[in-house]
Formats: sequence, structure tokens, C-alpha cells
Amino acid sequence: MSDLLERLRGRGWRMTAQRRVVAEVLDGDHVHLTADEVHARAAERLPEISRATVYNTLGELVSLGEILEVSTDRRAKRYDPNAHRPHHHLVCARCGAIRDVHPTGNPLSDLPDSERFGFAISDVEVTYRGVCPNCAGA
Amino acid sequence: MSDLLERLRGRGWRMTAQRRVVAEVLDGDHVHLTADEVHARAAERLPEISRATVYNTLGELVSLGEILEVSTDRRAKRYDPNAHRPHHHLVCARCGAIRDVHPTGNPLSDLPDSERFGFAISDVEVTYRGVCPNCAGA
DNA sequence: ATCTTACAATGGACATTGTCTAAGTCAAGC
DNA sequence: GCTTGACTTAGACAATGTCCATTGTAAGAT
Repeated sequence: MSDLLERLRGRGWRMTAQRRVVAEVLDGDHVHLTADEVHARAAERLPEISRATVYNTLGELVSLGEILEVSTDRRAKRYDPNAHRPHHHLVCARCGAIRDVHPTGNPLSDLPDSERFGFAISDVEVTYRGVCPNCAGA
Repeated sequence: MSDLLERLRGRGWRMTAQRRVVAEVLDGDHVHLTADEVHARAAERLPEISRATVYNTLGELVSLGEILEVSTDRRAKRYDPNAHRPHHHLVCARCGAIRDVHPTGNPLSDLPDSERFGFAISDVEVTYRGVCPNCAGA
């Protein structure tokens, strides 16, 4: 267990049983869970936790910069605990598995001024899609 | 009007009044409409057209490679008639406006083998986000 | 021109994901 | 141990999209 709970408490986050279990669910493996998956895992330990609370808590953690929202498909948003190192995503077109990746280079420098249309660009998001070894082997 | 309808007919697409108006709606300006916006514009000319038909027709046009689906936010998918020249998107973080952009370079070459995890990568999608001149001026 | 038939359109129910609200509950400070 | 404002809850609601059974029709065959 990392110091996520400590950091949150230090920021004046009111600590409730619900928030604790949500934070602990995310503070494990670097997988990319949906809100409902987080809710299911949280409910194993705190059966009465409501969906709304999970949604609220996830939204707060995103605002606090402790986790990232990832939308790689039209389905549910996923939550990425790896918020402290910039990265992009590699998604399996078959099974939807997501890996964090760290490309070299900066896509921003690939966009000439003439293609910026006066926008003040603040962020670039890159999603690689392909078939993972698991799905390809089948 | 381009030759979109001709191309579709040539591919054996059964031409109905509904499909014609949907194709014609898309065959105009290179804007990025949602399915419901397409439905609204189509209904101006064919008031009885149903939502399901618009969804079906858009899905078919995507399968045929005549238009592209774009998902730049968590809201509705948008449809991009500019399917014949590869491009990426620049999205206004305030108003959601979308522009097609053509970055130089190839993001694929920025992803070393060690970061591919055995995936057979087939596609890269780049989304630039920022504030458009309109929203910045306000 | 009419018939035939497979393919398309329709409307409405349903599914998924997420948001909102009013009322009850509780963590943390006094 | 109170008090209080923040938190949680259940369920209604919203937005987008999909599915299905029924009805309609485009286009080839006669």
C-alpha cells in the first residue's frame, strides 16, 4: 500500500469508510478499472456502498490529480492510478485490454503552426490500437 | 454534391429515400455531426425517418469506409465525412469544436518495440486539445 | 407493368453509463 | 458527547445507443 491515503488526508480530505475502500481499490495493481468495476471491488469490503458515492469519489480523485480518466472506447470510462508519469495508451481491438506506454518524441512538435488554427494547445492524447498477443494467438 | 451516391450505388448499396438523405447530409460541409444532428437534418427533408435508420445507415457508411467515427469526448460519437485522407483531430476544450489536422511524422515510429508488448499495432489516433481562438477571445 | 422477395425502415422497448436530488448519516472539531 | 456541514444513499432521471418484430419497398424476374 502506498501513501495515497496519507496524501489525501494531508490535503484535508474528510476520510470516510467509503472513500477509504475506493482509494484502496485503486491503490493496487496498475489496471484500468471502470467505475462499476471499482464499485464491485469496493462492495466486497463495504457491501452497502452506493454507485453514486463511487462516482463522486472517482471524480474527486481525478480533480485532485491522483488518478486519470481514460476513454479508449465508447464504453465506460476507466480510471488509471498511474497519474504521476505522463503516458499514452495501447488498446487491444479485440479484448479491450489497455497498457500504459511511453512513446519517444513529442507529438506537439509534429503539428505545424499552420495546422493549429489559432488554438492554444494544452494537451495531446495518443491511442495506439492493435491486437494483443493473447487475442492473436487464439 | 460529390459522387458519394454514385460510389455507393456502384457497390450494390440498395438505394432508399432514407439512405439518400443521410448520405446527402454528410456529403456537404466537412463538419462533424452527431447521429442526432444527422437525424435532425435528414428529418427536415424526410420527416418520418427514424432514429434507428439513421444509426443503421451511419454504421453501414462507416463499415464501407465512406465516413469515420470520431469520439473526442464522452458525449455522442461524431461522423467525419473526410474518410479518404488520414488525419487527426484538434478539439476545443471549451466549446467542443473539432478541426481535422495533419501532423507531420508518424507516431508509430515513436513507439519502440519494447513498448509494444507483442501487440500487432494497426492504428494510431492522436487528439490535440486546447482552446480555440473564439473561446479564448471571449 | 406486375410480381416476388430479400433487404430496409419503423417505433418502441430496452441497455448502459452517468448525473442529480432530497433525506438521512457521520467525521471531526469544540 | 454535541454540533454541523460535509458525505452517503436510493432511486429517479438523462443521454446515447441497440435490438426486435412488424411493415414497407427497391430492384430484378417474368
